[in-house]
Amino acid sequence: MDTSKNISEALKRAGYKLTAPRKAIVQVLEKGGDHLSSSEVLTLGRQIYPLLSRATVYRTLELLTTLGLIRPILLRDAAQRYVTGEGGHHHLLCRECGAVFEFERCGAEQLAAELAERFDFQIRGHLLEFYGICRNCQTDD
Amino acid sequence: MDTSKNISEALKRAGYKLTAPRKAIVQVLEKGGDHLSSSEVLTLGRQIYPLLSRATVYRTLELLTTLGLIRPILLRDAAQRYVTGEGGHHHLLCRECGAVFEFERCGAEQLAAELAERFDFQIRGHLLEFYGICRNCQTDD
DNA sequence: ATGTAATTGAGACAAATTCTCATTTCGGCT
DNA sequence: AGCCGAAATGAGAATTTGTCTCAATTACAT
Ligand SMILES: [Zn+2]
Ligand SMILES: [Zn+2]
Ligand SMILES: [Zn+2]
Ligand SMILES: [Zn+2]
Repeated sequence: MDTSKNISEALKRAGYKLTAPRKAIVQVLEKGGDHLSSSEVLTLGRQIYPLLSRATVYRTLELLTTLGLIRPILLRDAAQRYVTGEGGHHHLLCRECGAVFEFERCGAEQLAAELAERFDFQIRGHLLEFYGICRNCQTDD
Repeated sequence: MDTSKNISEALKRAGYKLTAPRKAIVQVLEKGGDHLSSSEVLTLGRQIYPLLSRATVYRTLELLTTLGLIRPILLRDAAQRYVTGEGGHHHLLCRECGAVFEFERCGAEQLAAELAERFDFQIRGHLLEFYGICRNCQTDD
């Protein structure tokens, strides 16, 4: 598991420069929690490093994604959002109101192992999302 | 399971008009396969119904999503993409090259039932994506 | 055939993302 | 400590994606 503070180190380990803009972005991702959009990262990042440019945010988020240090997820709005960490991430997503519920265990380990062998694929993380109707939206049709 | 041709019927059954633009869009989704983006649906749809407007594509994709006849997924690029069907959808996604592999079985039924009860949530479908490095990208680092 | 509410197209608008390029910065190497 | 080259950045233009408005059209029940 690559948690929290390891993002910066993983960046350096992979041979990328540890610049001030990148540090700010990483710090935002670490403290800011999950489900941040690009523009939220930009806004929060500028509180740390005011010069921070939008292009740099996009470039860095893409880099971190390619390195597997963060992962894009799909919520209700148009913006791409990201979560940190390498393990699994799990949602219940209401298709009516967009509410998001999280759960922890999903038991995909065995399936992951099977698929890794079958496709010769190194699995680093996963996203499991269930779609449907939440408690509230079931009543007020 | 709501497969192929049933999309039109499900639309009618739900009380929506079966218009020419909608027919074109449904036809594109049925024949065009999965992972189509909004703009791809627009381009392909205009080959069937040239007047087709972008707004109508967005409106129809949203409608079909709300009805659970299609579902948005997240691939490598910025655009929202859609798949058809109600059940589960399963990917292996290479974080290097963006390659997508599909698999069929995932055994999430039991988990779905547990979550449905625990959260009082009506589950209609799910997306399971594994992220990692595909066979090709393991070699040419 | 008629009436009516649902649907549409067109384009303005807004938001999200990508691109370009001149300038700056990191980090290895004296 | 200072130099260098490659990597990274900022600024803003350009593009792409998604939303909204409204007058005109259309499906469908009657
Ligand atoms: Zn989450
Ligand atoms: Zn499944
Ligand atoms: Zn797929
Ligand atoms: Zn690959």
